[in-house]
Amino acid sequence: MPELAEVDFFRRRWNPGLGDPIEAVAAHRTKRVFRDTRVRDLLRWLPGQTLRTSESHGKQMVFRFSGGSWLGVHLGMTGSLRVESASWNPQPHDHLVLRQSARSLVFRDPRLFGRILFQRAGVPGWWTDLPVEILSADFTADHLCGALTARRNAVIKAVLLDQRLFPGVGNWMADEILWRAEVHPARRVGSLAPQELRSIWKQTRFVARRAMEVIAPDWGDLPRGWLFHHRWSDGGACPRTGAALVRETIAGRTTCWSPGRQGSS
DNA sequence: GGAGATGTTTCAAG
DNA sequence: GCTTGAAACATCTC
Repeated sequence: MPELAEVDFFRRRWNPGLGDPIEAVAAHRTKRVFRDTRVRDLLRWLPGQTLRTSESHGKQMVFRFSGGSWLGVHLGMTGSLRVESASWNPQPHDHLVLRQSARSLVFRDPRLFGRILFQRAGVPGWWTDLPVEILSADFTADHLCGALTARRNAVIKAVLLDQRLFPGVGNWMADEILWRAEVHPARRVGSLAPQELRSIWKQTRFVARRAMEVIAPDWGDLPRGWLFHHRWSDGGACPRTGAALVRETIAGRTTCWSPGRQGSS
């Protein structure tokens, strides 16, 4: 489910817990979300530490604690974060619950594609080794074009889903960007004109910025004119041209585009 | 019951 | 070496 702005929305949901100590931790320790984690360390070291800060970077989140610990959360396809009462009885998919005196911070993930990371002290490699964020000043058109030269034979839709190049972009954002840039999703990167590359860069920034403004604070509704509202089911019409939208698998993912507007591959 | 799903990783094949 | 495609992960919804 979650892409850039949805991830940040879920990060903020644990905000009520900032400044309060963790009193206990409950984990479904055999679940796949802990495949890269020593659950024993997490259970041993987190209690007693105060939740200090949280940040998101693309689809990755990190929560930092007073004792120097780092908790990483990736939501995968179906992960979510929420707050429940202090006495919350974890449901079958609530794989990690951080208990505070006034509430429980809950991580849920039915499909288990998500991932929990934990490091007791010191900046973890998974948090330092991160690509340039889309909304940072360093994500310039030149930066993007430079990164794309190594991928000139790849299909643009696949490249937009590459988290090293477009951190936070997922399936709906990729389709939204290409629809706005008027580029067919199956185009090879090397076939794109400089102005098309620039348009993809510009629309990437636009979609990311607007999504962060609308979705991250309270899961608000994007404007009706966005492809987002029309791409999910068969029979949708392009909000700009009125033509029937096409849905097809490209780069292994369901892809929606507006024929005519987005040319051909 | 079957298909498909807003993700990532891995492996085989071209 | 690069790219693609499929499979795997596990569950829910349409």
